[in-house]
Amino acid sequence: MLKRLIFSTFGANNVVVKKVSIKDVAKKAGVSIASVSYVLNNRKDSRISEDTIKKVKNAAQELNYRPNKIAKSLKTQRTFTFGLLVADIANPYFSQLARIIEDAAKHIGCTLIIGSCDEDKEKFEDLINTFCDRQVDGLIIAPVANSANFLERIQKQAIPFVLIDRYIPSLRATTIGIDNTEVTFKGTEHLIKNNRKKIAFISYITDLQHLLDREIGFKNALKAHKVPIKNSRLIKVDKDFIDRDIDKNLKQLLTPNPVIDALFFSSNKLAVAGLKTLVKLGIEVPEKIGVLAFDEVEAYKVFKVPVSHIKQPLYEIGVQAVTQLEKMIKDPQTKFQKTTLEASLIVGASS
Amino acid sequence: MLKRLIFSTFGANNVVVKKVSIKDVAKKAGVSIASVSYVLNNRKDSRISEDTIKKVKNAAQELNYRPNKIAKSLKTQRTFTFGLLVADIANPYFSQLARIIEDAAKHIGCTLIIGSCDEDKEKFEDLINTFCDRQVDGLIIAPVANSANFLERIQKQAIPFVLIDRYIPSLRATTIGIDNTEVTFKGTEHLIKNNRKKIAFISYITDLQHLLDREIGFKNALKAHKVPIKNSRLIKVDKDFIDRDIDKNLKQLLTPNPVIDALFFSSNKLAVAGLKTLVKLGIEVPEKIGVLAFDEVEAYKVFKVPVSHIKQPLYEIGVQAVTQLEKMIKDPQTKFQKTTLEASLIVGASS
DNA sequence: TTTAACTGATTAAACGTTTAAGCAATAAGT
DNA sequence: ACTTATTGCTTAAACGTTTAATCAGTTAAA
Repeated sequence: MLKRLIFSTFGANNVVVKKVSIKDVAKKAGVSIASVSYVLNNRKDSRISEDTIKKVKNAAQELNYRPNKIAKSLKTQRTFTFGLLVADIANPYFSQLARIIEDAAKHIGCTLIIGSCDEDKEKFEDLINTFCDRQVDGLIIAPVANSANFLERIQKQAIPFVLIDRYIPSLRATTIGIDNTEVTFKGTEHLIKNNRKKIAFISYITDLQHLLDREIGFKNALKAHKVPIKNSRLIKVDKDFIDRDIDKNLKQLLTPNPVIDALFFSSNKLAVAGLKTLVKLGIEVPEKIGVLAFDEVEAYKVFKVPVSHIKQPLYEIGVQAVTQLEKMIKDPQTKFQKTTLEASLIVGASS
Repeated sequence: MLKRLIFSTFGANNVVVKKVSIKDVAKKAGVSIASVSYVLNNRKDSRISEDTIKKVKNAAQELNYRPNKIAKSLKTQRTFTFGLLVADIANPYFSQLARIIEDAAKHIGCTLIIGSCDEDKEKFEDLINTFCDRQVDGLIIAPVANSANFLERIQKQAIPFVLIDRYIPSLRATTIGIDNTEVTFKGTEHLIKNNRKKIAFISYITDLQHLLDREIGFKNALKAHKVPIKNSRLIKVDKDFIDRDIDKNLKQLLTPNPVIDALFFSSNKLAVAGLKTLVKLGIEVPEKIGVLAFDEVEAYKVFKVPVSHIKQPLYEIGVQAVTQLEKMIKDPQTKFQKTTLEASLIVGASS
């Protein structure tokens, strides 16, 4: 065992033991490194005596040997690492999802690398490249707008990935998500049935299809119920200035007297910004204005009345993502698959 | 839950293209692999002709060569990867911090692996072991209770780490955090000065020193202002049953008539649970009860009045963690250091 | 008794890099 | 003209694993 003395500032013991490798274990056990490898990976297909097994295990234990996964990965061409790419890990939607995916990945022996790209195409591509350079076994991606070409290149490099949250119409790829059009339709219908017909729909200026779908679902519901669609009630805000835009628009719609009777927020961040403004303006919910929001964040429960919202099946999305990715890795011939999960309308007291 | 499956005709990769390696580039450029390595790492210390440089760069470009970081890591013994270990990445406190750390790490060319341990010692040790097996260059850790011994072992293995959020009194280690005692003192004093003297302090049943410090700060402030300390106002909840315990205790303290005039929540999760209960019970804030909370989450802004809270300097914590870790990696002789950053009291309208 | 089969181990090549050392060829110094 | 430097490149050894191939014994079969 090689020991080297360093001037450690850590604690009392300044003798640092060089990392023990398979070679050290072999020497200690008095066998070849191959034998050590066979034993420690307990490969039933190889022939090793009970005696050797014992010697190796003892040596490994005594030396506190831990296999170097980097070396293992280089040889086996598997890193047991997934890359998770989201818009922003600080957004509760993604951090909750990340947690679920982390657990599901750990469950099958894999580790997660996480990256946030802020909906920026360049950061998006950079991060995916970084993940690939690190030889991740697969990727779980919430794709940004206009990433079809780039993702096609990744497909050609035979790196398996699954798309979550968003999808790309032009891309044949395994995708997991909800039916945004349908659930927004359902939500809108709920408002209409509660006799709210002057609904403002708050969304982003965006190219992301799943968000455009929500708008479509909203319009479809109005049409289906013969409620006229007014452009002045289709609010689109700049994602980089949510608070400012929401503030301005809500003030316009709600003061001095509301010209609408409901607000439908198409994302959690929009909703939180909107709720803040509603509190500030002192608008009575649900008396004056009904509120329906997307996703599920703790703020909805702290608002003066529990906020009605559309809840995505985060757990299923995360587990499906990992499961399907694993399948693609194990069998590269796996067919592409689009999985649509059911989102649910949670009716609080705000609508 | 599973709604509909659409199968595509073709699998992901019918033709598997082998990854291009440095060898391929060398062959294409008509030079040795050493030359390729020297060029691509543009090492000024080595001698290479302009001609070779051009040939190599062209070849690399044409083949779309990307160096295999796993192989590089094995050789250089550096992975440019940090492990971040938190209690729960889905907790906004940690996810915001993770985002900041991710960015700071990327800024110096490093990638993050994130793990959540749920305050569980076994998961904690497992995850750190996993990180070490993957040869991370360093760790950023929010340590769980009673992890001193384990962390000492890690120190002996010469894996640099910095502690965030929490600290371990018995451990000599680089630590970044706030002065919990002091800022809780300040917060309590703020309540007292606003003539609230019957304060309930909501905390966890815990061994975590930083949380115990908050309780100490609270008591110190009461003493300093000659307010009697009542045990019935020191509420300790089970972290696994926050909603249940908060509900029960607040009901007891607040109904039918409040026996207290303020609530001080010692964490964001406790506060959110508490706010929910306050809404449910219809308690008037700040008229009947003052509220002060720890940390900063969006829910505080959506409550009927903006919640006064103690804001930690997340950005500084994250940046310091990465900066100091980098220093420790570059120079293993770096002395350990305890950094205390300033938390601020944000006065809303709830207190 | 000879050969074949089996058993339990070892040797060595490979994974894709980096980098010290070596080797020609040319330039410079005396 | 002869040594010495310098330049530009290559060779080959490592990093810590896995694993195919091989080898020496032993046992079973002929």
